[in-house]
Amino acid sequence: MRPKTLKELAARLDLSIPTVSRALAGHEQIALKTRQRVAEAARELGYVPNTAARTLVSGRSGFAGLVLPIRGPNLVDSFLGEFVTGLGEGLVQRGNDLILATAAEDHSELAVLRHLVESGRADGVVVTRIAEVDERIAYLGERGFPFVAHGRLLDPEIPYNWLDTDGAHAFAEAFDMLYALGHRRFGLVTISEPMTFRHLRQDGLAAAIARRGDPSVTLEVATAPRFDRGARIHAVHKLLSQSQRPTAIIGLFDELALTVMEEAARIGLSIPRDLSVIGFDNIVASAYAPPGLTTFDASIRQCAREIAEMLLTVIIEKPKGSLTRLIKPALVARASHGPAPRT
Amino acid sequence: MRPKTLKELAARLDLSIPTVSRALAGHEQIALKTRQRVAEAARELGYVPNTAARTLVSGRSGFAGLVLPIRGPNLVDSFLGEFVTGLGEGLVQRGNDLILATAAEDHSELAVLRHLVESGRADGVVVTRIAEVDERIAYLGERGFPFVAHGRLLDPEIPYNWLDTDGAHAFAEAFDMLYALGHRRFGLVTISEPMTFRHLRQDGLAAAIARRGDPSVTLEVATAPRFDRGARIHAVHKLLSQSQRPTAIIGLFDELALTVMEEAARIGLSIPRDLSVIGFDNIVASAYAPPGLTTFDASIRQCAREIAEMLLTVIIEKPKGSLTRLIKPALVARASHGPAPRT
DNA sequence: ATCTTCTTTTAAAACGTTTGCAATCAGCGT
DNA sequence: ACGCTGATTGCAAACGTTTTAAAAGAAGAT
Repeated sequence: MRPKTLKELAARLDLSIPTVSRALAGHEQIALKTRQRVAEAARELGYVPNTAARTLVSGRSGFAGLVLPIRGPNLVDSFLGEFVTGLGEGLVQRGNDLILATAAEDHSELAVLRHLVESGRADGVVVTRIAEVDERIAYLGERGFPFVAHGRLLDPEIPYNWLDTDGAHAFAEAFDMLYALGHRRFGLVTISEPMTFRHLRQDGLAAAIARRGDPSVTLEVATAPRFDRGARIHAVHKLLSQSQRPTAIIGLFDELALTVMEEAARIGLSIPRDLSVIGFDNIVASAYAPPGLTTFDASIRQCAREIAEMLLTVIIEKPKGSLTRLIKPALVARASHGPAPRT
Repeated sequence: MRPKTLKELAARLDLSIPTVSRALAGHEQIALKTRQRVAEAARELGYVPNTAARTLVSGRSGFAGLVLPIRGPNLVDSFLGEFVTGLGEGLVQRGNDLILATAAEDHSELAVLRHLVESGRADGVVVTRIAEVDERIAYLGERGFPFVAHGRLLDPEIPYNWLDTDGAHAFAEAFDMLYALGHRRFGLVTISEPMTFRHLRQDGLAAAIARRGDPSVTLEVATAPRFDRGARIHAVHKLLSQSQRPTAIIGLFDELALTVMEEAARIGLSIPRDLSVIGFDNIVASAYAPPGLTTFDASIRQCAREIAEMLLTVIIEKPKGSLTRLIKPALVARASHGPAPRT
């Protein structure tokens, strides 16, 4: 019979409960050979400590929480899928598990987050898709609850733990590359939702243009709601169908760039001959969409792993300052960009 | 100061701990006005019971687990995304939460499942994508651990709790409809992975053909690995490029049907004029892919919700027999099917 | 007033673990 | 043989809740 409790295991070993407990925890004060004897017995008999009891006394549940930000019809997009996977991997590596909470119809994302925090089910949480005015960060900060954010607020003065990909840098790099290829008329397809990353990336692009100081460079911005496919196509179409259309279009993220490629194909433009397109994220579909989207690899899964590690650090070590980490995304040059067409 | 424990709350109310505990649980034996008084104080002061302590004494953690079946590059596909969302919704409705466990490189899915079960972190688990020989079901059954499966084993004699969509019925319906439209040469695109649903659906199709008893009906089956896009396209291409190609192709699920549509478009076939295509699942992309894929709605999210409810029933009521539920998927007639072309 | 009955509240044990502190034991010097 | 030291081990309390069983209190009957 497999021992369900420390008591049973101790009885079998003819030791007291505290001794066995300490032996399993590897305390030096327990004789080495006792430790070995206990460890072996535990392994052999398949003893597994009771999580609830351990949580009760230690105050740590061994769980990290993530609230699924549900918006639009495609509930978990490819970004979130990779993100969740990476988080899980990073956590499990250090003996922690992931609670996934979903917002139901009658509970806002903040309400779900509150539940997660206040029920004590999680030791810390991860928030993603940072909004311009983000009530989750405000709430968590105020409460002093351990968390790590994927993404930055616009105000760099507010202290909190975050990891972000340097979209500004990538968009500047995209511009410089396209400029070098002769492009002067640029387009940017962005979203209307108040997420901070749209500003960071767009500002990076604008800064690069300003740095260049070439007055012949133009930038036209098309905006559409993130999850309204119709509106997205419409916005892209408008951008493409004008007489003086851009010769290079940058999508705020891959899905938008892919829409540009689809729409361009539909109206008979050849990529990259007539139009260069660049995205951001390097989602799986980008490799397959003909002719292959040039984009920046945000290595979402790897970032999520690091976020998991950061969170565990925050939970365990409670560092004074803020942990921050800015990842440089790498250019993935595929076939959707090329020299500007002759006028 | 918000009371963190029952003791503090009881002290403030000048009541004993058990009274407050029972009052919050709504026991009849506590005077109604006491119950109200306690409830109000708890709400006002923001008291939240400690989950660990409750788990310790009740033996229930309030968690259900799901092991992410990771395969292929697109880690969480649209099916899983919807599934997870539905599960979360169904659970949270009754005060439970979802643990999402991911298999790391060095841990098989079964190992992760074991961890989940044996650590006592979950009261029950959900397994999906049932394999022909499914070690997870064997393990859980043998251990007597509460679980509900999404999908069936091939042997209907093995007792366990499941919910499934009636793929056999749907595929028969698809055949009957296409037959009525004049189609006689059929194709089926399927996968090589040993999942049970491929048999259930294919057998349903074969049974419908047999029932019809028309010797002029032919069925050609193309098989490719689930996650090898190249092989998939190759298999589809082979099916389409022969002289006597099928006039109607059924995809084992939408993604395969979409591949058929893409490939057909690529080699210049017009859908539905030259070729009818039908899928299964009704994933979001199916509505957008031109000209709109005719498919069966498996209402994954709704199913996942029901699975959550079934699991809670199994956990709480421990029913003797097996809970089973077979959902009839509804035909979603879009524009990818039509009359058979004239020979 | 006393006994009974019913309602309402409380005391105490239990869940399985960790941890501060005390107890035991062996070995050693004297 | 005695006390001392240092290495091991065990006792008891604690974590916050639920639950069994019993106590206290109130109301009604005699």
